Amino acid sequence: MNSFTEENYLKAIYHLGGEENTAVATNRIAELTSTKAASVTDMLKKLADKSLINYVKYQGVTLTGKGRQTAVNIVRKHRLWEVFLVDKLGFKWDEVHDIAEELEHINSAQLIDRLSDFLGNPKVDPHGDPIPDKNGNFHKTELIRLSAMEVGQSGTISGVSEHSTAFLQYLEKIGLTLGKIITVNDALEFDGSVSLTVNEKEITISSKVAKNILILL
Amino acid sequence: MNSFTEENYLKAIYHLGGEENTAVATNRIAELTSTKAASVTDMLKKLADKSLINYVKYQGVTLTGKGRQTAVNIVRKHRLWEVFLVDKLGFKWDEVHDIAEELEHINSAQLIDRLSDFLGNPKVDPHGDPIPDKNGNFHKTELIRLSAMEVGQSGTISGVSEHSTAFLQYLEKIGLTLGKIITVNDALEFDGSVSLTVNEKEITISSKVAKNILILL
DNA sequence: CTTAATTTTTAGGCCAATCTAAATTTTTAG
DNA sequence: CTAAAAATTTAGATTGGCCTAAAAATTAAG
Repeated sequence: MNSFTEENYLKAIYHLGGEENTAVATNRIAELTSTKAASVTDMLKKLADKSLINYVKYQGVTLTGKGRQTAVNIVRKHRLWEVFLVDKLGFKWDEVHDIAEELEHINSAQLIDRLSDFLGNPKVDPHGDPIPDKNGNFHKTELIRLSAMEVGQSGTISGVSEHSTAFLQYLEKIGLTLGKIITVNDALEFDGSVSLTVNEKEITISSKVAKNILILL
Repeated sequence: MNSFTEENYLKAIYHLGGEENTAVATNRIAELTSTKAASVTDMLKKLADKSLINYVKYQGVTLTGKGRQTAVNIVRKHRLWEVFLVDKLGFKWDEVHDIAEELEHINSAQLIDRLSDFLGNPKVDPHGDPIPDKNGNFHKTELIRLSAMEVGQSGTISGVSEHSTAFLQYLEKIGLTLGKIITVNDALEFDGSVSLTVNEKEITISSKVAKNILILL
C-alpha cells in the first residue's frame, strides 16, 4: 500500500499533467503540495522506485500506467465522497473539498463500490467534474467555457474550472449553479464581460468569471 | 490536533481502562496497539506532556478529562460510521470494524453532526454498543450476560462483548442477531452450556458463547 | 556562445514513531 | 525478606517525510 503522502504526490502529478500526462516540473509539485522542491525530489525517487512515475533527473515526471491508475482511483474516491456530502448530508458545494481530501484516503474497494451504488452511480461531482469508473475511464462530455459562447446561444451550466470557496460562493449568490440554463445576450468587446439571462433575470459577469464556467450546449 | 497515532493510543487506553478509568499497564497498551512496550513508554510521555493522560512511571496511566473527551469522541465517530456502513451501504455486522477504524480519524465536527442526523441519531451501533452523544454522555442501559439468565426467563439480544469476525459470523449463522427475542429453556450445570429458544427453534450454545451475548430483560 | 538567472538535486539535519538491547523498578515466590 | 521473574523504562538506532544551504544542471538573455 502507498502512504497518505505518496497518494497526495500522485494526485498532484496527475492534476498537473492532465489527461495527456505531460511532464510535470518539480517546482509545480512543490507549490501544489505546499512543500519545498528538495522534499519533492526525495519523494520522486521513492515513487520511481515503486514504478509509479517515470523520472529522469532535471526533466520532470510523468505517471506510469500503475501510477495513473492509483491517481485516478483517488480522484474517483474524492468525487464520490463529495457527492455523498452534498446529496446525503446537505453540505454546500463550497464546503466539501477539505473533508473529501481526508476521505479520499480511506482504503477499501468494497466501500467505494457500495458508496457509488448508494449514490446512484453518479457521473459527475457537485462541481460538475467527471467521476471515473472503477477501471479509471471517464465519461467524456464536450463542455465549452461560457466566455467562448456566441451571443444568442443557450446552454446548461455543467461545471467550473476554478474550485475556490470564494468563487463557488459568488456563483451561488448570483444564481449560476450547476444545471441552470443560461442565454448569452451580449459580450463586451473591450473587457470581455458577458451579459446573460438566468432565472429570467439579466446579469453581467466579468471575463474571468465567464472563463471559469463550463457549459454544455 | 492530535495525530492519527496519538488518537489510537488514547482509544486503547480508554478501552482498557473502561468507564471507571482504572489504571492501564504499558504492556496492555502494547498488545492492543501491536507495538512494543518501549514505544508505548515514549508515547505516554508525549501524551502526558499534552495533559491527555496522568502518567506516573511504572504505575500505569489513566485518562485526564481532556483525554477521555478525545477518546470518547473517537468512539462516537467509529460507531456512527459503523451504523452508516451497515444501514446505508449494506455491509454485514462482521465486516465493518476495519473500515470504521480508518473513518474514525476523519476530522470534522460538522461532518459527524450531520452524519448522526442523517442516520437518525442512533443510540447503538450494529453490535449493540452505545454511541455517546457529542458531549460524551452514554445512554445507559442495563444489559446482563445471557449466561446469567435464569431458566424460563426471556429477553432481547442487545449486544455482544466479543467482536471478532468469527464470533459474529457464528451468531449470524445460528440466528442470534441483535433484536432477537430468546427464552432460556435449560442451563447445564456441568459445562455451563445453555439451551434456548429463538425463532421458534431450540438451540444450544456453549458457556463461552453465552457469556459474550448481552441481553435486555 | 557565453554568462546570468532559474530550476533542480545533493548533502546534512530534524522530528515523529518505531525497534532492540540493556538497565531499572516492581512484583512474586519461596 | 530476599532472590528470581516480570514489567517498565532508558539508550541508541532506523525509517519516512520534511527542511535549509550549497552544488549542479538547465534555460534565458545579451
